[in-house]
This record gives sequence, C-alpha cells and structure tokens, in this order.
Amino acid sequence: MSEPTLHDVAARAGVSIKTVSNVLRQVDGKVSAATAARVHHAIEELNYRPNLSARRLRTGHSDVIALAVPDLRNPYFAEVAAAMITAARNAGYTLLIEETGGDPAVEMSAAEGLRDPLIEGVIMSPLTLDPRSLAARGRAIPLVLLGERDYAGPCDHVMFDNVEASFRITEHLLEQGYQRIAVIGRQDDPPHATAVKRLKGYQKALRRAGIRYDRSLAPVVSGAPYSKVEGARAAEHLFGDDGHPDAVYCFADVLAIGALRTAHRFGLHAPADFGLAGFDGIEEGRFSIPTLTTIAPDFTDMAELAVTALVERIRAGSAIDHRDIRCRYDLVLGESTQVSLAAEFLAV
Amino acid sequence: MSEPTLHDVAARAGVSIKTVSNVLRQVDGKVSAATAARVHHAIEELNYRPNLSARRLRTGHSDVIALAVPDLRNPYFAEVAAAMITAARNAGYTLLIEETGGDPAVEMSAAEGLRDPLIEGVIMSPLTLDPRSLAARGRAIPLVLLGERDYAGPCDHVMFDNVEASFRITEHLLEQGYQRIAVIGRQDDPPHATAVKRLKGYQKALRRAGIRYDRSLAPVVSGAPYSKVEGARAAEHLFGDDGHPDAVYCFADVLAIGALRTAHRFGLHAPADFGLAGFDGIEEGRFSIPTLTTIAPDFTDMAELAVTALVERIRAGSAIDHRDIRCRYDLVLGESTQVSLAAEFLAV
DNA sequence: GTGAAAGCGCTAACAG
DNA sequence: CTGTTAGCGCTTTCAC
Repeated sequence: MSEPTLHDVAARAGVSIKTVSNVLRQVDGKVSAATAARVHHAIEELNYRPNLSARRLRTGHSDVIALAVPDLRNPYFAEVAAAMITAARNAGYTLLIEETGGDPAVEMSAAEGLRDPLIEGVIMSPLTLDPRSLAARGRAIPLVLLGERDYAGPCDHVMFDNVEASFRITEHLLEQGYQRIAVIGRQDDPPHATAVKRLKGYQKALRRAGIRYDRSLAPVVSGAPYSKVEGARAAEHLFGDDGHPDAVYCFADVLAIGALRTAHRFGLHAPADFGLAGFDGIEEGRFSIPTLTTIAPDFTDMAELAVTALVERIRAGSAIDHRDIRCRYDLVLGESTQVSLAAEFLAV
Repeated sequence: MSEPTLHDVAARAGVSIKTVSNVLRQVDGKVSAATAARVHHAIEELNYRPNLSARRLRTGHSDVIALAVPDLRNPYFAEVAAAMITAARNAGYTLLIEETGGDPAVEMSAAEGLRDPLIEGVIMSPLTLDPRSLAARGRAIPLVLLGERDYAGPCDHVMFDNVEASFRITEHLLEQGYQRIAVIGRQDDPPHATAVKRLKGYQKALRRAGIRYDRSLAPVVSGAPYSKVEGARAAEHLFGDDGHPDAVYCFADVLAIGALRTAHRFGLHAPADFGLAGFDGIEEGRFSIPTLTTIAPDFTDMAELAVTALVERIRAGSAIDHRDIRCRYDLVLGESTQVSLAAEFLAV
C-alpha cells in the first residue's frame, strides 16, 4: 500500500521509466503524443505523484524559498506574507514562512538558510540584522532584503524610497494647515534604517516649510516591530502635555491605531482635534475611525520584485552585484487628515 | 565548492560515515564521547549540514506538515498561523502555509496533500469543504480540521463549543439589559457549520430570556471568510431602519469592526447608542474604539492540540477514529458592552 | 524516439 | 562501539 513509483507507471503504460520521466517533466519533442496520452492515463489510474525528495536529491534543487518576517500577526507582515505566497507560486516555488520575532540570532540563522538546507533562497524583512554579521554569515545563500539598503552587502533590497514617501506625507499634512506635527516612530537603540529614513523625509519637509524640528515632538519608540501598544504609549507623552501637537504622523499604521486609542482616552478625536497620518496601508486603517491617511506600498509589486530578484540570484549563483529595487506605493488620503471633511461632519 | 557530505565529515574526523550519522541523529550509547567530540569538531569546521532530501528519501518521512487557511491577511487566520508555526516547530515539524482563498477545489487539493507529496499531514480551517468530497478524497493524508464537526469523517476536529460560547456572549448582552439584539454573520448559501452553531447559541440564549428570534435582525452575510466589508454592509440594513437594534452581536471581530464603521456613518456609537459584541479575540478588537467584548480562543492551546492530534495520526497511520477536541477560550469584556462605563464617560 | 545503468546523500541492516 | 553495503525514487548520460 505504498505510493506508486515511476516503475509502476511505466509498467502500467508499457513503456520505460525514462519515457514516463520525460512526460512528467514536459520534455517536448521527445515523446509521441500517443505515448504521452498512455502515460498520462496510467498516472491518472494509479494516482501517481512524483516523490519530490528523490527528485530534489537527484537534481540538487528544491524549488523552496523562505520568507522570514518578525511576526505574522502584525498586519503589515501578514500582507507581505500573503503577497509572497502568491508571487512564489507564480514563479514555481514553494514558500516557507519563518517568524524571527526580531531576534538577531534567529534573523542571522534565517539569512544563512540554516533552518532547512534545502531552502534555496531567503527573502527577509530584517529588524536587527547588522551589516557585519551579514557579511560574515557562514553560508552565502541568495538573499533579498525587504527594506532600503543600510550598508553594502551581497544581497538585493526591495523597497520604495522611504525618504521620499515620508516627505510626501509630511507635505500633505503641512498643506492641510497643520503646524505642530509630532512624529511617532523614532528609534535610537538600534537606529533601524527605515525609521531613520522616514525621520529624514519628515525633517526635510519641515525644513522646506520653515519649521524647526522639535525633538520633543518625536518620542522614541522602543521594541520592534512597531506595534499598537508602542503607538499608544508614545502618544501618552504627546497628548499628556499641554500644548499638544495639532497633527501626529506615525511611521506605521499600527502605531497610529495605538495613538488613536490614547487620544480617545484624552477625549481627543481625529481629525477634529488633530490630524493623523500613518504608514503601511494596512486594511485596518481603511476601517479605523477615522480612516487613516497613509503610505500604501503595492504589496503585489513588492512580492513580485522580491521573488524575481531572488530567483535571478539563485540561477546566477550569487554572481550578482547588490541591487536596489524600487516598488510602487501610493499616498492614500483618509479621513484622519481631511480637515474640511471633518468640518462638514461637525456641521451636520 | 559543493556542499560537504557525510563522507567529507567522516574523512576529516577519521571515522566511518556510520559513526557520523549516529552522532548526527543523537543515537546515544553508540558513540564514545571522544569520538563524538571529534565528529562535532569536523562538522563545525566544514560547516556541514545534512542533506534533508536524501534523509527524506531514505526514511520516507519529511517532518513537514501544512496549514491551509483561507486568507493570511484576515487577522484571525494570522493568529492561527503564528501559533501553528510555533506549535509545529516545538513538535519537530516544519510548517508549510497554504492559502486556499476559500476555493473548494483548492481546499480539496489541500486536504489531499496534493500541493507537495512530501507533506505528511494537513491542518485546515475549512470554508467550503463538503463532507462527500472529503470522504472521496483520493489520498487519505492525515487531516485535522479547525472547526466543529459537521459530519463524520476520517479526521479530527479542534475547536471550542461554538454553541456554548455563543450562548455565553449572548447571555452577557442580555445581562447588560439589551433587548433587541441583532446578529451579524448568518449564512445561507453554504450554511457554514460555524455560523449555524453560533446562531444556535444565540437563539438558545434568547429563548431562555423569553425573547422571540427575529429573522429581520439577523441579516445574511455572503462571502467567506467573514470580513470587515461584509460587516459594514450587513450593518447598513440594521442601522438604516428606524427602530434599530440596541445591541449587535457579530460572529467575528472583523464583522464588528465593519459594523462599527457603518454605525459611525449613521452617527451612532457603541456603547452609548448600542452594545456591540464580536467573536475571535483578535488584537484589533483590543484597540478599536470602543474595545470589543468578544470570545477569545486560546490560540496557543488550539495550535498545540491540533499539532499533537495530527502527529498522532501521522504516527498511527490513520488508524485513529475521528475525534472532537475542545480548546480553551474566554469571554473577554470590552468597552463595547460596558453600559455603566459608557455612562461614566458621558458624565465626564 | 526508447531502454539500461549509474548515482545523488543518506539510513538501516548486518558484520566485525 | 565502528565499518561495509544496499537501496530509497528519481534524473541523466549513453547506447540503441
């Protein structure tokens, strides 16, 4: 009662196993149509499926790639994961999802593909991975990082321009007339590249508007990845003080959702009492009250670019120089910064 | 520059490959400590890792199990997936995550383990899978379903008692003094087992309170899985009518979040204007405004039970009768039904 | 077009 | 305790 093998199929179809193998792997022009039909019939009858372990052992490649994210429950990473599953399948690969918990050791291990030696390449959203250890990793498995380049390394990076995107959304806030724009998401301990770049874009927009960057309006957020809890905590400082900001720009939608709750506790509501902007374009922000103004990456585009880049690396045997690949994104306007809309609501 | 093999390690350590193999698989009492140390040293030096394809081919088992869920972006399934990854790893298995999109054909294919023949068992959260096709599936791979038993079948089911949980949360609403309790989540087209049971629990609680079940307060929700969009749509009917319900109980937190948005559009707010309860205990409901009263399953417990059951099935070779396994859950009280709390807020 | 034979890296029997 | 050997199911030369 064990699984049928190539031999069984061959015997049933009255051909050699070579022929069955050819049919299976769609080697065209090698097998007559009639024979192919007979083989297919036999496969059907026996409910045969090739033993992938054997094929992998023989060919030396598994067609498995891994995606390493800090936490699947974080809606941003859930979006990434869902898009990657589809992109990987379209490229003929099976995707294995790993959770790193943001743990440096686990991230390093993922970057080495250690989890399972049959993994041919890794796409990772790094949190703590530092340049030196990346350069020193024991096994140079093809690697694509989700996020902008922080340092030179033998891997590709896929992400939109964070400085530019951050600049755009800050400009939007300024255009809406907000003056005291706080920012939630600054990080110090390990100055995460993404946080640094988003802060840079924010500062650039302020400067252009002739507004001085006020450090007290940029509370440091600890812990990674960004979370609702941290957003709520950071907002305490902002709304607790007198003379609270007239707008809050969060480096992640989850931070914004957390901030919204804190504001609610203080009896403050967006957009009536302050403007609010997020980052990431998660579904939650399209249903929060108010809906969030945010930067929404095109997850499908991101996933396709990452998988394509990884597959190229796998095929080329890591003889590829590091590349920076930009994915599409959009500035999405929600109710959280629609001052005029809010006024309308109040009038009703 | 190919990967080192057992032979390389053996040569380096000056022993036979058998000894290396023994050391690797931690076969105790077979290898002297000194030899083991030498072998470990060689493994370290060569940065050797066993070729899993070869091992799998030889042993016939892959230690890979699959989890099939409709959509990873749905926060409920993200919670499930995250818990499963951990539970699987703790049990020595690698978890492969598949998205079915709720498509019957894809679900069937997942139940057959067709995706990859090396998958040893499947845990699935079924949406459309019907009894007959399940009984007729071509390949009887060990299967554990997340959800209550709808029909007899050669698989285990892991879930808390939906009727009971639904009864409890409805009772809570009644205790809070709500009388006209609408329900969002009824399904007709395929009468999904979960929806049926939750409706049953709701009706039971009403009956006990001497309230007649009013079909017009139970709009049908189409599409699966439950989503925010559907929750918002269903709520239109409820809040659009005059004499809207004084409480809304949703069969999923995402439905409740959607309903909250619609209510907001009608200028209604929970708990001031109506009570609201959800189901699933997702993080989002702990940050929504108001926070949700809900039924929160213990995802860790659920995952451990499911993985344990599946592993037993794999080991026993499907000679196990179908079992119903109950996981823990809690009734979580949020602001959405705290009438007194709401009154306090208003007083301020 | 098809068949025979070798071998991918590992584990498990069996001998020593 | 350690070494030798066979073979898991497949792909891939190489003959025919």
